[in-house]
This record gives sequence, structure tokens and C-alpha cells, in this order.
Amino acid sequence: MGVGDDGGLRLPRNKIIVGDCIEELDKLPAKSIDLIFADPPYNLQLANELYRPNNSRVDGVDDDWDKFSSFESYDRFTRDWLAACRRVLKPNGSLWVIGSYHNIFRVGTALQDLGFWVLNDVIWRKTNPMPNFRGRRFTNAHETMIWASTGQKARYTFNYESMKALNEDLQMRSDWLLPICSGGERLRQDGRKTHPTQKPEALLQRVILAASHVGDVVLDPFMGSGTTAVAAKRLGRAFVGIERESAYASARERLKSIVTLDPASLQVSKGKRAETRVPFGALVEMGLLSPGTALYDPAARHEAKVRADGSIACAGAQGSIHKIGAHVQGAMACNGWTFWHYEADGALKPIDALRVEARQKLAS
Amino acid sequence: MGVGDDGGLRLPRNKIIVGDCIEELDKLPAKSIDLIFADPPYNLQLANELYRPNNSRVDGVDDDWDKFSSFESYDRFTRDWLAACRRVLKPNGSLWVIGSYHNIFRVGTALQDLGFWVLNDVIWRKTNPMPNFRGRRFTNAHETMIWASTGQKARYTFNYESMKALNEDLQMRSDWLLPICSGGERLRQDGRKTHPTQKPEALLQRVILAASHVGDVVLDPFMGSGTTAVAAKRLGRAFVGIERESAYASARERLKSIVTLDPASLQVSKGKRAETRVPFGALVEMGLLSPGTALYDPAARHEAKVRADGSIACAGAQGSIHKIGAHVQGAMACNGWTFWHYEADGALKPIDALRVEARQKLAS
DNA sequence: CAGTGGTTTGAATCCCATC
DNA sequence: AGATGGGATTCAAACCACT
Repeated sequence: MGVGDDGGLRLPRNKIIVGDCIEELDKLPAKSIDLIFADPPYNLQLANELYRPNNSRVDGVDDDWDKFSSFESYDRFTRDWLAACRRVLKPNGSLWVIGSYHNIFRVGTALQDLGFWVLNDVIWRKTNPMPNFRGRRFTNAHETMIWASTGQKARYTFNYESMKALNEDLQMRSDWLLPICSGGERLRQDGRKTHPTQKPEALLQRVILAASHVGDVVLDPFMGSGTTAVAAKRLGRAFVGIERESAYASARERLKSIVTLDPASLQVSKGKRAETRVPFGALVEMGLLSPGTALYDPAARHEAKVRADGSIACAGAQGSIHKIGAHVQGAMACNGWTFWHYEADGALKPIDALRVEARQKLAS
Repeated sequence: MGVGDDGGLRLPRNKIIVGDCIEELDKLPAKSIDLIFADPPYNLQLANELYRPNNSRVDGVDDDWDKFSSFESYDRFTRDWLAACRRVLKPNGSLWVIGSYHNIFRVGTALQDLGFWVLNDVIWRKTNPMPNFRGRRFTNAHETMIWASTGQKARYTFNYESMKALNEDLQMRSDWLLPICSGGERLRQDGRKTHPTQKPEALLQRVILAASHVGDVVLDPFMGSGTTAVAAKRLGRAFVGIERESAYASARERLKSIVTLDPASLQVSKGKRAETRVPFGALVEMGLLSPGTALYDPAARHEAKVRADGSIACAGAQGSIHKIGAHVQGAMACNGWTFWHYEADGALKPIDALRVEARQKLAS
């Protein structure tokens, strides 16, 4: 996994690289990237120009054949850059790709064929999409993002609590309502848009906040106007951007003015999973609960006795607080910390309160 | 185009055919169908049982018809039924397919390869989706429909004005908010759902209203519970349903009670749109409030700091504006929108003022 | 009958550290 | 690397029992 594996390839950090994305990805060390966000071109004609063996034009020959040929070359292009991304991604990293109905099905199929495991498809609902002027279709008011891990068994980063916090303590859904990039955020030169498909920073912030940690490396193989790098820098992540058109490397200028948020603002909401694990036996060892103490379920229908080794006994059965809790309820599983209660001041309190005490003691 | 083209094949009308969809499609005359709605197996690939936090088991889709040995076999199946559909579709007809991230990319790719021309991808946003019980992904809150014509140059039916009327005289967007099928609409036998994936009638009504005329023939190659036929009949369209599982052919019973609306009743109803919910985190994302900004209660006794994920931190505690507001007051609950204030022009203003701004932005 | 509070349920690729 | 077991995890809507 060291540098040697890649013949001494080094990972540039906080750099925008001008060049072909596949060539440049091949120069990066394997398994070095935590998160990839890709906004690939979906102009089939462009892919065509890039990959047709000869430069002959095909219009007017046979529409069906032309279409197939275009899709085929686009698919080849898609597989190539996705495979190159797969190589540089850490096993526990993840990949996001954004697209529209023109290309997203090709991308999704290629992803799955390469072994990526789709975690969600996320819809960016635009508050202010361009109307359909001719009134012949529905207003194309969204784009689709695919979020995928490196494989079915792979672990991946998901800041569940942060996403929940962003949505007023409700689970974040797979449909996100965000305005398109306009106004002051939109980069312009001489009044004209610098980049045709500049993504809003809010979109990238949410992606990066959801699927990476502070200090992680975020890569964008199709940098464009640099929104991914901007959001990464602001959120205290390192970035690597690759962009073919040197004109777009003006993103470097844009980046200079971006200030990383202070560490306090970057702290994310953490759930119970992040808490240090305290075995039930530790409560007994620490003297917070004596062997022989009686524990009760909330309705006081069952009584269990604490034993010196941190197991409990109830109605002839013995085992962990979880196992016995499940057993007396006839349930598959049980969280013993919230199920079992002890008596204090004439009331029943969950033993989880004692775990909180234990954690405070252990932390001090 | 006449009957003779297909050796005397005849189009059954308002019939549910029990049989394999490809075999049965092959028996229908070519170019005889105006609109196809297909709800194919999703190939969910569910590996394990899933339990809710309260230990109840989720009744997932484990039917044999949803099991495929590989993506390759799913792709083959998809191409076959799509090709059969293509043959029976009129040149100016169109096709809808619904799916989730498990299968929709395969379907979209196959569609395009067969020469269908994608008109829109339409998102069905569920008002009441099943949550993500383990907190490991985003709530899977939508499904995707692909709407396609028979080719790039093909004409197709789109009732633009009807859709506009349905959406308060605004162009109908590509994201539709509709509840899942439950309550009285959900078919049950002995208290158990008759079909695992019954679609809401409102969804099918909108599809049929958008893409067909009264008197047109609507075909559903995977009839299931029969929602397509029900919606077609109600809207004065003829239907042809194909369903392999004879158990589901109970849809015939369901259909008997459906009455076709008289033309006057077909007038669309207009609903008042609820005020958009704006999570506090959206203010941060939209740049209306920077991470690190200080918030105060009206008396400026407490100071909290805004964080990048839309949570706030105050006196060691962290959480939503509501939670922390309640916490510092020692109250059970608190409306953070009116409790917390920010400083502007030397005065304290409630953050609710920023929510108003956000709503204006989101509405524009 | 209206309101309240508890229960059920839905196309779901749903854990992870330790041994 | 597979098995073990601790223990973390849910939202909207319909329905039902009860006051």
C-alpha cells in the first residue's frame, strides 16, 4: 500500500492538474483518494470526436448506426475514466457522479459492471430550473447523482448525524432541493459565463460533508470551474482537481480567496456510535452497580440479578444484558442499556444513565 | 399498419392476459399500442433480513420473480421485453418504465441501445417513504421513471396544458410529489397486502393523462395489481394488461368497480401548495448564515455558534436549533426559529427572518 | 363525535469491532 | 477470513382503542 507499490508515484495535494483525466489519474498512487466527485461531459458528440478511429463524419449515413456508435464510444470513455478512478480510490472511499438522462444510465451501468456498489441515487431538485420553452416535455428540473462504494462489502464514510442535523433532525432524504448556481456565485468574464455547467457550492458542500472526514482527500477528475475544490478547501479537506481545458484552470484564482472554516465550525454532530464502548461489566468493576443488584424491565415484569462477571441472571437464564433482555421478551435482539432499569430514589432508571457516569469517569 | 401485417393478429381491448409478457406481446399486432407503462422487476438483490429499531421485521420483496442470477441475465431479460414492446408500439406512441437505482440504469441503457429516445426522466418523490433504519444511507425517498419515444424524430403525445393545469398553471416539472399506495387504496387479503409493490393510482393517472388521449390503448406488460388498467379505465382509455402470476389476475375483480369518468369530471383539481419546509441547515448552505456565526436568545443570555452541518453548539452541547434552544432554557421543546437571533445592524433579529429570505430564494 | 395516544407498515441492495 | 455478539437504528400516514 506504500509508495513503492506505484513505482514512487506521489499524491499531489491541493493542486489543479491540467491534462487528460485518464492520463493524469494513472499518474496518481493507487488507493490514495477518500472521495471522488465527478461531473463528466455528457455531450455524445464530444465523446465521439475523442474516440472515433477516423475523423469522418457520420451524419446522413444511418441514424441508428450513428446513435449506436456514439453510445458505444461514450460507454468506452465512461468505463475508462471510472476504472482509472477505481484504482486511485481507497477501499473504503466512495464515488459520486452527477449527470442527466442523457448520460446517467450509461454511467450507472458502467459503474455496476466495474464492481462499484450503488449506495443511493440522489436527486438534485433545482429550485429555479430553465423552463421548457417549447412546451413539449416536462420541465427538466433535476439532475441525478449516483453515490457508490468500491464494492458490496466495502465500508464507506457516511456522516449520518451531520446529514440529519442539516435536515432539522430528520433523516436526510435522497431528494435535495437546492438553487442552481447563479448570482454572485456564478463565475463570469465580460458578462459571460466562464463555465457552462458550474455546480452550486451548496451541492458540493453537502456531498463532501456527507461522505468524507476533515483532512480527507477529495478528487474531481472533471474539475471545470473548480466548485469541488472550493467546497473541499472550505470544509478542511484536501483536493486534487484534474481539468483538460487550461481555460478553466482559472479555478486556481477562485481558490485563493477561499478560507477554510475554523475547526469549531467544522465539528460534525456525532452519534452514539462514536462514543467509547463501555462493557456492562465495567459498571460492576467501577462500583457503580454491585453484584446482586436487581434489574427490571420498564414495566417491572421481569427481574434480573447482576453478577460479578458482568452477566445477569433471570428466570434460570444467564448472559449479557442484551441476550437476557431479548430472551425475556422473546425478541430477536434487545438493547440491554435501555431495556434494563435499576431502582434509585424509589424510581426505575435505565442502566444507560450509569454508562454515562462511567464514561465521564473514564474520560477524566 | 393493418391487421394483415401480422398475419391476422388481433388486439384484445380491456383484457388482462395471464402469461409470459414476451410471449404474449409477440401475439399482439405490431404498431397497435399508444402508450406503454412498465413496472418490471427491480432486481433488488436483498441479502439479509432487515428489522426496524423496534425489532419488527420488514416485509421486503423476496418473490422469485425478482431474482436474477446476474446483471447479465437481467440485461438480457430487459432487452427482450423492451424489444417486444417496441414492436407493438405505434410510431408515435411512447413508453414509460419505472425503477429504482437497482435496475433503472440497466433499463435506461437498454432503452437507448434499442433506439428509444429519452424524453424525460421523471422522479416520483414519496411523501412517506420507508426510512433507512440502520442510518447508513440516505432515505431512499424516490423512484425514477423514464419516458421515451420510439426514436429521435418520432412524434409523441404530450398534454402540456393538462399538466400545467395540474400544477397551478406552472409547467409540470420532472419531479412529482405523491404518497405511496396505502390505506384504503392498498389491496389486501386477510389483512396482508395482495401485491408487494402496488403503485398509487395517482401516479398512473398523471402518466396516462400526460401521454395519451381519450380512447387510446394503454398496455402494461407487468400488470401486477392492475393499477395501470384501473387508471386507464377511469380516464377513458382502453387497456391491455399482461401478468404472469395468475394470483395477481385478481385485478379483474378490482376493475369491475371502476367507473370511467365523464368528460366533465376529467377536469383537473388544483391543490394549494404547502409552504416549503426550510431546514436551518439550508440557510448555511445557501450562504445566508456563515458557520461560526453567533446566535443569541432574545435577552442575549446564551450564545450559540453555527456549524457547517446546520447544527449549533452552546455551552458544550450540540444539536439542532430547537434542541439546543430547549436545552438552555431547561424546557421540553423550543421553536428555534423564533428563539435564536443573529446580530444585524447592531440589533438582534430572529433567524426566522432569514428563513423568509430563503423561501423567497427557493421560490424564485 | 372529536381528540388522543399507541400500533402498524412501506420496492430496502441498512453494522462492525473483535477474536 | 468467517464467526460471534454487543448494541445502534425510523418517518409519515393510516388505523385502532379509548376517553
